[in-house]
Parts: sequence; structure tokens; C-alpha cells
Amino acid sequence: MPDSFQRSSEMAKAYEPQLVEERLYEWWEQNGFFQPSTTNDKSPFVLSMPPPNVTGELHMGHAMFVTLEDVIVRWQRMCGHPTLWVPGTDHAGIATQLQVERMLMREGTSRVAVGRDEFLRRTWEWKEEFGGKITQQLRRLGASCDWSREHFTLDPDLSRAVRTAFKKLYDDGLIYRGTRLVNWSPNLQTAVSDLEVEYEERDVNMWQIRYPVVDGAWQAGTWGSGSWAAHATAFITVATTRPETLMGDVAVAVNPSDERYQHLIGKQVLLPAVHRMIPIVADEHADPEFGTGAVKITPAHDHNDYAVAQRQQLPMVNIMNRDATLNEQAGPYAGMERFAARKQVLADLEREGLLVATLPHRMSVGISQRGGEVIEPLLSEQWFVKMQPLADLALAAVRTGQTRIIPDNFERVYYHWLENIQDWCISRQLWWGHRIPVWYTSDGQMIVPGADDPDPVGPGITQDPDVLDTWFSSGLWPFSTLGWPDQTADLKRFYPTSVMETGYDILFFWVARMMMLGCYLTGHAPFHTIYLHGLVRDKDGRKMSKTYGNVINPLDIMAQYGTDALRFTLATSSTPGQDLNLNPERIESGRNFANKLWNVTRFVLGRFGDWKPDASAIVTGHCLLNYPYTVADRWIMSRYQRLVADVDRLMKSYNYGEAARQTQEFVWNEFADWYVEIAKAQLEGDDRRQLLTREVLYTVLEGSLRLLHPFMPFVTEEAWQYLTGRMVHDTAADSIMQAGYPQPDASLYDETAERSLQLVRDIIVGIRNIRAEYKVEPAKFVAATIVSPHVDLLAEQRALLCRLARLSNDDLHLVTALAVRSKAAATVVIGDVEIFVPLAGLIDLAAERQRLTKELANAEADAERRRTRLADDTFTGKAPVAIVQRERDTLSAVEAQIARLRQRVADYSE
RNA sequence: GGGCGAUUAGCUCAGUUGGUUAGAGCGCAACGUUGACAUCGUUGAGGUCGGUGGUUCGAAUCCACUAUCGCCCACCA
Repeated sequence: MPDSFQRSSEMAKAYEPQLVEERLYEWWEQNGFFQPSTTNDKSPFVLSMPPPNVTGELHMGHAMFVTLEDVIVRWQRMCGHPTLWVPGTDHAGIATQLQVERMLMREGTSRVAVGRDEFLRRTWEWKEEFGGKITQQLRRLGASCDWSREHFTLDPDLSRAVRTAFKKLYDDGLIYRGTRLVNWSPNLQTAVSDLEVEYEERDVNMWQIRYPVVDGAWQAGTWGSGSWAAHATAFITVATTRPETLMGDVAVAVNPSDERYQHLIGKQVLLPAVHRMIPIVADEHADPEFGTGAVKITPAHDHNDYAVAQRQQLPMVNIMNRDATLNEQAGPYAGMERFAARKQVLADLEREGLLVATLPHRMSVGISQRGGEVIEPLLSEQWFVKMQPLADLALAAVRTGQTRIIPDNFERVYYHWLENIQDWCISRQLWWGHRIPVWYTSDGQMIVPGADDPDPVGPGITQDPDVLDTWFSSGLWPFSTLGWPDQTADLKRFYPTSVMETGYDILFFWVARMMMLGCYLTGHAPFHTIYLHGLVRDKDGRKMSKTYGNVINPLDIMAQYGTDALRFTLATSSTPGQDLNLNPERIESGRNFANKLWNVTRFVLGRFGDWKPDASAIVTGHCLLNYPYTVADRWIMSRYQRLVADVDRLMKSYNYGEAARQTQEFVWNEFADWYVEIAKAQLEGDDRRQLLTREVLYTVLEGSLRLLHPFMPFVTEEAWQYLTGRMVHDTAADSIMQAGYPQPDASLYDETAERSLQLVRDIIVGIRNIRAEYKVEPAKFVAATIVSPHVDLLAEQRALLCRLARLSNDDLHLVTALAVRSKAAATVVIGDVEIFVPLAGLIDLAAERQRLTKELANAEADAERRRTRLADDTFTGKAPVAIVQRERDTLSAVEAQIARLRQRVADYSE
């Protein structure tokens, strides 16, 4: 092994992520560091990765979840738990099918033209070609998942899990087939679930149309004759936003309490265009306040009307084809596209004098999430899962605390959704996906074979042509990927999993369904904790989208700033459940921090000399008591230990971002800015001083790298390899991720040292401040007199004071009192300490007086507040003793400061 | 209509169970290459924590109301 000096000089002057990341990742993966330890009897920690779409492109959402999950996983692994992070990809039925269809279109053909078998062959081909891309990109992010256990939702074993689940739910009566009104996406030509419909406020028209109330039979053939009035005894006017559905009307409903229409209830109206007689019925659905108070009932094309028709036992008339053209039931409009038909119907109504009014109206319109067009409620035969029994289990799991949601306000959202759940339409009229495992005989019988049974064959036997909703298979993910339905070793050891980390946007789509299916099929909630993160938005809070042109590509960012910079920024900018506005400037500061770690390591290593870290190099409480460590040594160790305790607490309470922020602050503002500077002075001392200083530098830096490793895996590993030279104290680790995570040790807290060093820092900053104010040349050594009751402490720190405040050693006077107070000196007062910096000929008496007077005023106001507080009996009586005592102590310190400030103001005034 | 979240420095955001004079990064101003780091250092300016009221000895933090922005669910003939 090269010595430390050589190692430090091998380190590049700046951290260069592109030289490090790929090499380290390959080394980690090839050495099996991501696989759960088998030589450890601690409880395992398991996390299932939310599987990205197999043909997806990496975006910030992926970067976010990988960062958080990798933080959790690396932390748990370092804490000594056998840790498994199961990766994989999702076949993403609609998304993938659309991509392949687009490809076929570019080739001048189509899905239908090539046929189902060929289409599936082409889609698999596509998957093989592009499916590895996303997993490569996850590797770029540093994801420490166990690739030997990677799964794809269409893998044979997962397909078997799907069939097992389907069979069980079917046999238990929780899956049924039925003709229901579903959300139909005309562009996709498939049914979609309620969740796949998004609502958008739009300005539309509401038309008022009058229907003739007719007694007796209607003579056909008069549509277009303009002779409606002659046949009508009266009219009833309905309001609608969708006049093209008129031909599907089966009734007109009025509110039973609506006096305007009492006399019409039970009468018949004539439906224009198709000349059907439909009744006027009384139903609570009609709101007298809305529109005209009379509503046309179109059960095959409206969810509310569907309910009315069931109540009123009205027939259903479906007037639409699957491509959203009208069918033969629409009479003269058959074959027209739905919106073209709307225009034509309106024109015809107007001509016939039946269009009463056209009013502007604002309403939310259902849009197909993936298709982008207006959803059409359509009557069709589909497969459904009966949700109530499943929802009850999922609700109970959270209510009883078996599973906990973080942040917990999402528990209410979860409850509300599950308490109002509707049956789940799971069939999709697609080709890419798990084909519904049901066969039909020619006489209409259904066969649902077991998962391991052969597919039914025989004359006239056909399989259901549809596939299952993608989320059906991903709902099994946490256990199907571990071998379920078989009781495999992995399933026994790693299920239920530990934490489910994902975005709150798929709480219903995925998380709730995993909870339901997991509870039902395995008898356990699939995870004990659900951690939800927010969406990554641009710095102005807008959704990242290609149309806004505000998309930040993680791959570009990683190439420019390094993976650690991106990860650190995402981790430290985020709070659980809260959206994150990503400011690219912050990524730069993440990069800077990685570089800081690198350079501080380079510095420390370069000062090791022939010293080598080994077990004895670790500073413990015992060490600190038995060897002459300095106040600064004890200070930084104490601060470091407090950091470790804070990080421990924050990580355990899922506040990962705050843990990283605090660590950064410590490393930069305390360790690098102060201890490293102090160490430079200490390293000029005798051999023993040097040795002890190296130990402290090593202990704190090595521990800080381990603290940060979950956040910044690459730079910490690389720096750690250099720093330790692979000689680690607490394990025989080859990688930092195998070294333990720092554990709190309160015995190293040293409040005296912390206070002392704080005073030293304040004095140094005070003198620097004077220097800056009087524009003293940075290189120049100045004189100073420090008047303080703590001369002993300050004498110990003499070298430090001189070095960091740039004082001339011969002219630094440490005294307990001062006989002659020179006006030709600038003054700093810190509590009971006075510092005089003589600057002959430079001192502006008026300015100095003004500065100190201002400080005096502040101090006096402060003291006054405290005196008032302490004079208040209720405060001294009710507040905790420690708080009151602290108030007293602070007051006396402030009073000491006031006395000195007064004196000095007087000095300058004479 | 029901629910949730946000509002803290010019910008982007932290702030554990209420407890000194509210923090960071970026940006801004001035100075500075002394051997880890200019992806840096030193010093500084900058906030009555959206508003009102309340609880409390004490509120950015808890409660009520309110304003603005955003999101979710439901409804919308």
C-alpha cells in the first residue's frame, strides 16, 4: 500500500466524478455488496423498488426516488441489517403499447394490420432493445439494489403470481364480469379505471332543448317537417351539455317536489330524431335549482343517469361504438363521430324550433390520462374487482398501526379513498399485458384454471381477449418478486418488506392496491412503513413538462456536476410529502460540497506523515480522558458526537434531508473552517501533539464520510478509500458501505470545551472584523491586548489566536486588567472579555464611539428584556428551572458586557 | 361541496417534543491565491416568520378565524 502522502498526492486537485462513478459502481456490483448479508442475524431490512416503466426514460422523479431509497438502504445496510432492495421494471401496458404502435405507424403499418401475435413479438423485441436502458440509468444514480433479484412484471414467475392472485380472487367471488358503465378512452380504444380519468375545468355550452309532451301515438315520418307543435299538448325543456346523447335518452326526470312539473309526471314525451316515446319520471336526481329542473336520462352514457335508470327500472340504450362514432341506435346520425353528431343534432333541433337556448357553462370534463381525449362513459362488459372486502383489510392495517404512513396527514387521504372505494375495472382492451386467465367454451361457460394448470384447449374454447390493468400485477410486486405464491427462502426471510418509498401521486394507483392485495393474498400488510415523497417541480413550482420546456434531465446534470451533487441536492431540498422546487443553482452547491469533502480529505491525508490509521487511531471517550488532547480536539469531538446523535435521531424519524443538511453544516462550518485551521497550528507542535491531532482529524473525517455515504455514495467511497488505505477499525470492510454507520456516544460531549472554543472563535472573529473594518492588509500581523478573567484558557490558545486572527505573538498581551486604556485602539467586547487592537493613527474616534454605542444599545435592550422576564413571578414560578437559570446566566453575561461597553464609550468620549 | 398542503432574507428552502438575539445555500457588497479547496477563504448587509385574535410565564412552532397560491377527492343536466 502506498503511504498516505503518496496517496494524497495521487488525489486530483478537484473531485472528478466522471473518473470515479462508473468504476466504483462496477466494483460494488461485481463484489456483491448490494446483496443482503447472509452472515448476520440482525433483522433484515427490505425495500421494493417502485418499478419504472420498462421503456421509460430517466427523469427527475426517478432521480428522487432512487436518491431517497438508496439513502435509506445504504443507511440500513451500514447499520448492520441484512439489506435487500429489490429492483425491477413494469411492463406499463398502455404506455408501452402506444410507443410500439407509434413505431408501427412510422413503418406505415398498424397494430391491427400486423395482428396480435406479431404485435406482441414486436413489443417484446422493443422491450429487449430498450428495457435495459432505464436500469442502466438507475445504476448511474448509484442505486445499490440487488440486481441479481431484478424482476419484470411480465416475467414467467410474476405471470404465475398474477394468475394465482386472479384465480384466488375469482374463486372467492371478488372478481366478476359484468356489463357496467365504464370510462372509455376512444383514442386508446379501451376501458380505463376511475383513477385514470383526470378532470379539467372547461368552458362549454349548456343547451336547453324542448321535448314535446305527446298524448297517444306518434305518426312517424315527420322529423324535419316542422310540425311538432301540432302533435304536442305541451313541451318540457331539458338542459344538457351533450345533445348528441339525445338518441340514447330513456326518460326525462323531474324532482318529485318540483311544482312546475307535477302535472307532467307520468306523461310521455317524444324523443326528436328517433321518434321514441319516453316517460317523464319523478326522481330526486333532478335538481329544481339547476338548469330547467328537468333532466334527460341517458343511462348508457352518463354515470348519474345510469343510477337513475337502475332505480326507475328504465332500459339502457347504447348509441355509441367503441371508436366514439354513433351506432345504428342513433338513427339518422349513425356513423357520425360524437362531436360531429353534436353539431348536426343541434342544427336539426334549431331548425325544428326545439332548441330553446345556448348558455355558457363551466364544468369539469373527464380526460383520459394517457389518451388525452375526453372520456366517454360507455356501457360495456368488463372484469371488475369487488373492492370493499379488500379495502376493509387495507384500512384496518393502517388503523391498527400495522402500517404507518409518513407524513401522517396522508393517512386521512388514504382512509377517505378506501372508505369510498368503487369496484375496480381491471380489464383493458389492449394486447400488451397479462392476458386475462379465463377461457370460454362455445356454450358460454367460463373456465378459470389454476396457475399451474395447462391452458384449456379444445374445439370452440377461446381465451378472453383482454389483458389486465398494469396495476394489477404491480399490486403484487412486494411479494411476487420474492417468489410468492411459493414459500421460497426469500419470501420467508424478506416478507413482509420494511419500507415502501414512493411518490404520493401513486398512493391510490399503487400503494393502496398493494396494501389491499398484500393483506388479502398473503395475510400480512406488505410493509410496515409507507414513506411518501413529493413531486419534483421546476424552481417556480411548475410541473416539469416538455411543453413548458422546463425539464431538467438528470443525466445532463449528472454529466455536468456528478451524481453525488444531484443526489445531495435532491435529498437536502426535500421534506417528506412536500413537493420540491428544484433550483439548478443548488446542484452547483452540491457539487461544491463534494469537492470540499474531497479536498479536506486530501489535506488530512497529506498531513499524516508516516502515521497510519489503525484501531488505536479512533478517539474514544477513554482516549480523551487519558491523553493530553487540546480543548479544540475535545471541542470537535464533542460537536461530532452531537452530530452523530442528531443524525441518528433524524434518520430514524425519516428526516433524511435534515440529517444531510446538518452533516454538511458540521463538516463545512465547523470541521473544515475551524478544526482544520486549528489543526494546522497543532501540527506544528511536538510529535505527540501531531499524533493526537492526526487521530482527531482522522476520526472526525472518517466518521463524517460514513455519515454522508448514503447521500453521496461515490465521493465518500473514493475519499474513504484514500483516507483509510483500506485499514478500517471496526470491520474488515473493503467498501465504506460495509463499515458501520457512526453510532452516538454521549460520553464524548464536553460542554466546557464547547464553551471555551466558542469564546476563542468569537475573539478571532471579533479581531478579523476589526481588521476588515479598518482595512488592515490581510498579510499584516497586528498587536492586540485581551483583557479577560480567563487568561489561562486564552494563554493555552495563544498560538491559535495568533494564527487565525493574524496577531503578532510578541505583541499579544493577555491580561486580567488594564491600567492604561488607549484611545488609539479599536475595541471588541464579548461578554466579560475586552479586546483592544491598537491601530495608531487609524482610529476614527467618532466612528468607534458610534459602533460601540450601537452595540451598547442592543445589549441594554437585551438586558432589559431579560430583567423584565426575571422580575415576572409567573415566569420564575412556572418556567422550568433550567430555563430560568439560563436566563439569569445570560443576563449577568450581558450586564458584564454592558459595563465594559459603557467604559469604552466613555474612553472614546474623553 | 369535502379534505390537504404552502406562505420564514432578493431567490430556493430548513427549523425535533413551544424556551436566549430565527438558520443554510445561492445571490449581493468589500477584501483576499499564507501549501486542502477560487468548485475557495475572510468580513458584512439583509427577515416585526401572510394577516387578525386567542392559549401560555413564553409562539415561526399550539388553537380559531382570515387572505393568497397550489394539490387531492366528489359533484357538475
